[in-house]
Amino acid sequence: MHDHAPDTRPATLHARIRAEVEARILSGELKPGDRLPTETEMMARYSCSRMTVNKAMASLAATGLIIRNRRAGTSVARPKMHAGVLTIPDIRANIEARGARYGYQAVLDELRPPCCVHLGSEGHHLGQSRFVRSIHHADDSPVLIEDRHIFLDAVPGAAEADFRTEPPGPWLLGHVPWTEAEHRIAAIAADPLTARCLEISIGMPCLLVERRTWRGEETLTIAKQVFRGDAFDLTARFGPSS
Amino acid sequence: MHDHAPDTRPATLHARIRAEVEARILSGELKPGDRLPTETEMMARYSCSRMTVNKAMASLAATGLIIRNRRAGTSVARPKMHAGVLTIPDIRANIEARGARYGYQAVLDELRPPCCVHLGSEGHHLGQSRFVRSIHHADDSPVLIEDRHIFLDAVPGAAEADFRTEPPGPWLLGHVPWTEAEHRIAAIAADPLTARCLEISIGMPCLLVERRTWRGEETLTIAKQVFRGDAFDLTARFGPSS
DNA sequence: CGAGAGTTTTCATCTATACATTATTGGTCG
DNA sequence: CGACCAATAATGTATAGATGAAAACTCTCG
Repeated sequence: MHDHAPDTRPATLHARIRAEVEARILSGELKPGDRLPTETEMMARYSCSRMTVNKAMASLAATGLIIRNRRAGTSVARPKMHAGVLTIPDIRANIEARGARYGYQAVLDELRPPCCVHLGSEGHHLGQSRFVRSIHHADDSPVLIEDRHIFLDAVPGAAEADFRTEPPGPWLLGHVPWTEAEHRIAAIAADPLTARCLEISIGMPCLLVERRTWRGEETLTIAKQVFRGDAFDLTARFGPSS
Repeated sequence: MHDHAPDTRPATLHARIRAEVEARILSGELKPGDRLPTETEMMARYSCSRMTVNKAMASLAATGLIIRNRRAGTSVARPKMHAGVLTIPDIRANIEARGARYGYQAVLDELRPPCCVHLGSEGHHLGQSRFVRSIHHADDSPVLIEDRHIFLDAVPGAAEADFRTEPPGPWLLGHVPWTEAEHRIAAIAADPLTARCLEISIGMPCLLVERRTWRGEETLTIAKQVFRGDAFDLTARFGPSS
């Protein structure tokens, strides 16, 4: 795979323009706040139509690299926040990627009556839910304990799903589209119950991931996952988001 | 905030089309795998040109909501992975958002000779770096200890920066554009040094964030941040990325 | 000299069209 | 009956032109 001519790879014109401008920004040649040429100028520069330039610039603007204003021209955005694409892979894939055998066991599966949670100032009503507590193993040693609520109003199909062999996470991913999710990641000490399930001593550090998923206004599921701190970590890779 | 007329807000046509299709997918009306109308059909449906439809659909495809294939048509993507935009806010902002007073103190600032790290199979050379160890406080109680290497080859301006009052993180954000970053998040037990710095007991759970940032092939900085587990957590919000 | 109105520049969007690309489909021929 | 090939239908890319909107500039008038 020896790339003989590694220059300007993207086949399409707007992708090439985009890549070139992006490179000039990321290399530091164009600093934050700098104004870059008008569409008409670039149109001459690349000898193409304005629509093509526009497509490239719109794409850069969509990723937040540049700021476009009518009349005021286009300028390089100042790097604001550390933001990017985080991918949280499946636990199963993660375990198997490390060469271990994945095991899953549901230890509790019951219906929970409707309840209210208090989020900040306003109470939020949540309907009847199916509650599944499961333990995930890597090579017979427990790695993760997961408490999951699935709200049956929002996900009616979940009432019939069989979670004895298939974890609810993947099932939900495959069956239910979601629009928003929120994660809270924290380090906690293992409480007695957790310690017993994960076969560690009380007080050992664990990684807590609380995940809440919505579709529109409706809460689909809430999951609390507690990982053995010494057996798991999350990695997030950031890039200029394609 | 009673939205009186909540219909199709986006002003521009392609944004309206996009929003409409997106809504139909997210509401569950269109399920994963379903095929949606061809561009020509939608062009008649919205009585606009195909380019406009194309723009809307291309945008949806870019966010991964739909899959487009030539000849085979467009279909709703099956929700693959939990991926989205993660925002890691500034520590300072985070602390001040909770009403606490932010404090910063550099406890070590020295030059480190070039070194090699071993990443997987290949060794990677890293040039001379400036090493800054700092402690961040919330209301006079230490919350975070940060070990940061800044590689002077890649960031020459860092040699003269004054990190006694300004933390290196924000300084870097404001001065250096980056192209890629990788984070590793884990729960660890406080070692003796960490425990002493954070004024907690040895073994208490802490949240570890290792962050490595590149520009192109060049490593800009490596940061190891250890947060008091009981005083800090990360939150990530996911959405259909605009 | 200053404020406001008008003009110009520049980006934003939409339309219509043309051609390229590619996977499916179906037909033909061995 | 199966393998290959051509027609076809869908998306992908690019062009040119028209229209609109908003901000900055300029000019005039008080």
